[in-house]
Amino acid sequence: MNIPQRRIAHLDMDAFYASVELLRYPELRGLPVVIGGRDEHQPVLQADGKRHFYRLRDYAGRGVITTATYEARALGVHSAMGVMKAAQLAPDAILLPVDFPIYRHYSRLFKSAVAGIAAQIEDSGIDEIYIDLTGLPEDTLPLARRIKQAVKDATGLSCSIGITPNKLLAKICSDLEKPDGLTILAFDDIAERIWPLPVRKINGIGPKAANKLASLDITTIAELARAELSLLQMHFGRSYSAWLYEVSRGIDRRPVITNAEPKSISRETTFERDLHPRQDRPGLSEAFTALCVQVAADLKRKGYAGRTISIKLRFEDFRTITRDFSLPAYTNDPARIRLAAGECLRRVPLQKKIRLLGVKVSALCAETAVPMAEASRQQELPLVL
DNA sequence: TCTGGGGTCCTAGGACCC
DNA sequence: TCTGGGGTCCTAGGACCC
Repeated sequence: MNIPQRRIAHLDMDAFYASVELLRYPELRGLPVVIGGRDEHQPVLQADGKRHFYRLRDYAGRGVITTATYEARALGVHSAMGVMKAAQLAPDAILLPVDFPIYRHYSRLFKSAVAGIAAQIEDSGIDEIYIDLTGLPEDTLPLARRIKQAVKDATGLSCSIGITPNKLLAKICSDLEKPDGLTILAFDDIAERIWPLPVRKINGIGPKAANKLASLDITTIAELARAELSLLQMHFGRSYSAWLYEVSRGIDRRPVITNAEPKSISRETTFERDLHPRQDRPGLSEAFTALCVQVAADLKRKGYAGRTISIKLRFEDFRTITRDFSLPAYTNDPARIRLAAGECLRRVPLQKKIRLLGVKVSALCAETAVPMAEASRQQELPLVL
C-alpha cells in the first residue's frame, strides 16, 4: 500500500526569552544579553529617565543561563551554562531575570497566529511547535513564508522553520539556518544535508549516548547510518539501538499529537545555600510545605488531581534521589499532598546537606472525571520534618 | 562561587494476581 | 517437588528535552 508522504513543520522561535526582552528594552539590541539567574537584577529606572541594567559581573550566586542573544553566544555563552562561568566569559554582558508570565503571553500569541493558518499543532514547549501541513493545499514554500509572517505580525519576533516528511527531520532542519531560517528538505536530501551533521543534532541523542558513540568512532549521522545494528545492540540495548538505526536513516513515524494531557505537575527549588537537615530544619520544613501548597494550587488551577506523590532531593554533592507514594484516591489537596510527601521524606536517610527539594504529583486525572479523596479536615498543615 | 526548573519516556526488579 | 507463565502496579533511577 502506498502511504502518502507527510509534510511536517517544526517551528522554533529564535532566542525566544531574549528576543521578548528586547521588545521591551529595544536599547539593548545589538548587545550581548543573557537571561537567567535569580529574581533580583531587575533593570532600575534612573533619575535621568534611562534604565540601569545589571551586568554579568554583578552577579554572585547560583543559577544558569536560560537564553543568550546571538551576540552573547558569540562570546561563548550558551543556555544551561552556570551564570558565574558565563560571567568569566562575558563580564560586560547585560543580565536580565527570567519573566515566565511574559514569555507565556508571547507563546500564546505566536501559537494562535499559526493556528489561524494550520490547525494541526503539537505543543513542544513554550517556544516551539510541530505542525502537520499534509492536508493543506498550498505549496510548501509560500505556506512557510506565510506562517513566518503571521508569527512576525503577531509578536514582532522571528522564528525558524524546517519542513520535511517527519518530526525528526523537521526538528533538525529548523536549526540549520537559524535565526529567521526556512529549510525545506525531502528524503532524497538526507545524504547531503543530514548525514554530515554530528549525532548530537538528533533529538534524543544526548551527551551520554554521544560519548558512547564517540568511543565507537561514530560522531556523524553518516557514521551512525553505516554502523551495523549488531554493534549498536552490543552497546545500547534493543529498543534504543533499533531507534538509532532508524533515525540515522531519517525514519520517524511519530504522529503530530494535537491533544496531549499532562502526565505530572511538579515544583522544585534550589536553595541559595545548602541546608543542613537538622540545623536548618525550620527552613526546610517551610520550603517543603510551600512546594506542596504550590503544586496543589497548580493542580487546581489546571483542573487535575493525582494519585502518586513524589519528592526529590539533591544533596550538596549533587547526588539526587526520589521517593514516591501512591495514594488510594486522587487528590489535589495541599494537606494530603504534604502528608504523603512527608511519608516519602521519612524514607530518606538525611546525612548530607540538601541543595534542592522538589514535590511532584503524577498519575493525573481531570478533576471532574474522577472520584476525589475527601478534602483533609486538618486546619494546620502538618510539619513533619 | 560549577551545575535551574518544568517536563517526558524508558528500564528494571519485586509484589501480586490469575 | 520443581520451577509455570503472563499481566499489571509500584517504586527508584536515569537520559533527555526546552
